[in-house]
Amino acid sequence: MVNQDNVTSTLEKIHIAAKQEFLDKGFQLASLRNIVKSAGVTTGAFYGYYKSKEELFDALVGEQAEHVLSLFDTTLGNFNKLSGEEQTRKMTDISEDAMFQMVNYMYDHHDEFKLLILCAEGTKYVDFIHQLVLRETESSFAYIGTLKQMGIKVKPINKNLIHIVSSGLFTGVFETIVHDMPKEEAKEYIQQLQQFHTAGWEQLLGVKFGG
Amino acid sequence: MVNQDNVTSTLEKIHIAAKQEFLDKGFQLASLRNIVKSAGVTTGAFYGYYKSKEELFDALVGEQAEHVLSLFDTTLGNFNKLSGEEQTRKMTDISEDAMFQMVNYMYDHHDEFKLLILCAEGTKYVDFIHQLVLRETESSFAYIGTLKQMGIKVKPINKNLIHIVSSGLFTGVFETIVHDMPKEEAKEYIQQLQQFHTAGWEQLLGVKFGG
Amino acid sequence: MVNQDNVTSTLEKIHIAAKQEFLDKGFQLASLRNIVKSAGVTTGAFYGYYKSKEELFDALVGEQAEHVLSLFDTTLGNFNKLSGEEQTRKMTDISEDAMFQMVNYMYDHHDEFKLLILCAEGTKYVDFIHQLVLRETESSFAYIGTLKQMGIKVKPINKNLIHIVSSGLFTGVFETIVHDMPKEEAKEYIQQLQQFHTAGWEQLLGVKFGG
Amino acid sequence: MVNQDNVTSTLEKIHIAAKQEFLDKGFQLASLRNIVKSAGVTTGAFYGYYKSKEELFDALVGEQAEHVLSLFDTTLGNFNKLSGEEQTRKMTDISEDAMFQMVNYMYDHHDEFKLLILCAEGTKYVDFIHQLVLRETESSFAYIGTLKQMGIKVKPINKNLIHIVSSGLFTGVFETIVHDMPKEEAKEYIQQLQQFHTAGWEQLLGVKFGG
DNA sequence: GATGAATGAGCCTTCATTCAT
DNA sequence: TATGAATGAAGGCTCATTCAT
Repeated sequence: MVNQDNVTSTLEKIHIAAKQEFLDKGFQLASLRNIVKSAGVTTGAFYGYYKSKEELFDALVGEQAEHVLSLFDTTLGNFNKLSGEEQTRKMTDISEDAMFQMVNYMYDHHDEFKLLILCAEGTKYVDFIHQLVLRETESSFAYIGTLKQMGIKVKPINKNLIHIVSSGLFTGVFETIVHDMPKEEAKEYIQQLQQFHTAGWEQLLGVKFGG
Repeated sequence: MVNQDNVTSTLEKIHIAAKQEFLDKGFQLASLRNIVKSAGVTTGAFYGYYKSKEELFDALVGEQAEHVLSLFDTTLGNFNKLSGEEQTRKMTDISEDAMFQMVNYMYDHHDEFKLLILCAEGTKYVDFIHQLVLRETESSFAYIGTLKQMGIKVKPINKNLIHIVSSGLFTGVFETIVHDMPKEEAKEYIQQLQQFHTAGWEQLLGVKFGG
Repeated sequence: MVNQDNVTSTLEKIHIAAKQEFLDKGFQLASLRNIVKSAGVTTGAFYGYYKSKEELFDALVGEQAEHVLSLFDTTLGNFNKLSGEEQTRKMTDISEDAMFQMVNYMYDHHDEFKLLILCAEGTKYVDFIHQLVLRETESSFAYIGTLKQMGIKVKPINKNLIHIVSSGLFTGVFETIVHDMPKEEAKEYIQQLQQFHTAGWEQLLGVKFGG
Repeated sequence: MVNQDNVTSTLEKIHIAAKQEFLDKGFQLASLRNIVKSAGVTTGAFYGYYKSKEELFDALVGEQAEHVLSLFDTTLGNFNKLSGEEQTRKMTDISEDAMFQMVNYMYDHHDEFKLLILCAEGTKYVDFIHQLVLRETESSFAYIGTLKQMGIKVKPINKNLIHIVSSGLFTGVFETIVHDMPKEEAKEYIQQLQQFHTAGWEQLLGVKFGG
């Protein structure tokens, strides 16, 4: 039978109700009983689909988290394959492009990212932002090493500082989701945030990018 | 009776045990029964001092949160009293000084700030960082207005962007606490982070500070 | 269609999986869902064959339980048809023969008897051993009456004692199954256990059998 | 305040209700909710006394199980300290005395032993009887070794057979509890059961005890 | 025969808080 | 101040069984 408009499957009903409950109370305080009640479904029905509350949360956000993480992995992987010269030349473009892709994807899965960023305490996704930060930190650190090898004079910089700055970047980016900023607005701001960061890095490293 | 070395008051014992439990499990998952048990105290005794688990958390971190918030309020209040010229001239110094004071205070109350930043889900302090960000945002926004009134050409900038950037700044600053960075290291990094931000702002606004 | 080697019928799959689950967890803790899952079959399919978990257990062990019980009924029935003299003369042989048959049968259905003896809590078979004991008790009691009627001087003996002794006998016999003793070893031990019991009875009754 | 007749403490009420529930349904099927409901008490109250259903069962029977096991340990320990001659001379008396003590104790804690023997599936006490059997088996085996060392000709006997016979003995003894046999009757039967076993052993070993 | 989603009562346990002493 | 037994709602989860397809 075709799934018509007036038909909502048990699983869909669970997903809708769960999303709401998790957004309202966060993972830990969300009540499975509430979820199934809102969904108009029984507990038994729920456990036919998922083994636990955690698995349900996972089903709601896992794919999206994975997507973004691997988007960064891919981008950074490709970046690392470039020569030092190419890296320096394309750096801004590449990083803006990756961020652009992420933001588009994020806004196509707005609720899921709100869950990831605000409601994941108690799940394995608590440190989602931190995982992005780690990737960014590693990559930036490596790039600075490359600059040095290329003979470019760079002020010494510590991994901890990169970490701190990267945390700031990503937290800032995700503010657009947290505060329900409209997509186009968000994209503009994030681009500006990146310019902001580029300027910051130039100042910190004492170099000029993209020139 | 004087509180001697080998004597620990009921309240102190509760505080010590509570701090540990909150740090370990976060506010929501912390168990009051565990706390009083670790403290070697009874639930009844506890409720002689506090009306609820939330009030206990409040007692542990409220003063510190308040202190930092009002530190910013005072700083910003004083800043707003200055003339536009003075603001521009002293801005960097004032903001670095405020941050310096905050970091010093934070490291004197390291555990409390860890509680505020990492363990406050479920309390009114969840948005502690956000409250700082709001203050910073308002102040920065006002300052830009002042610049314009002074006839200084400033690229148009939106409050939302300021918010995003400020979120990044404070999250970055508190990373030092989250990752147990030693105090002196932290101060150095935060100073660099501020330079980073100053450069970013100059780029965003198209002006040069402190020159 | 002929049931070929590479085909296992739904029912067989259920039986195999059920046997394992019951042996592992006992009847009460066994999970029907686990059974059908291990069997690669659905609950619906299961309920096409059996009305309940209990009925399934029954299907696994019922025939075997029945077989042993009727083996004893037949043996005892035949024994009771004999004259007192014949009873006394053949008693040892008959009882050893019955036990011999039972042990052979038991070892041909080893798992089933393990289920009956160790995993039947919660089913009507909990008292399987007890039912054997009751038969043995009744029969022994009748035989002693016969001896008296034959004018043989027998120390007075109470049905309760017979019950106690018989319980010991059967529990001992089934230890061979419980502890996975190899068949031939078991037969030897059970024979010795019977000699042990014969000696015990002679002492208790003050008579000498088979002499 | 003195605990008067019309006053029953929460703990007592729990114990009484629990005993009944465990006897009715066995440990696994016993429902804690039923227990506290029968006791007229709340679940919370229960968990103030015990950490789990298992701990409750333990509280009801643990001491009694321990008592009987250590009674046997003590008896066997003392027996092993005797010379071979003394062992042979006193064996019957000692073993009858230990059994006598056990039976007395058992009947002073009738319900508890019923729990231990019939209702302990799912607890660490499932193998209570088996533990007694192991002790008896070890001791008997050692004694037979002693006999050989003393130069007494003993038919070879295997530990497995001793185990089987001992299982029979203890199961028989506990039948008195299982079937609510009156105490004095039980003592008499058990004494006869022991004579029965003595005769059995003499036959099996080809020796004469106590002569 | 077989499917497998759904039922809904039931499980053991933990929680913050109260209150008579 | 302090005790600590008691509350009772709520938690996540499992169960044997049913039934429309």
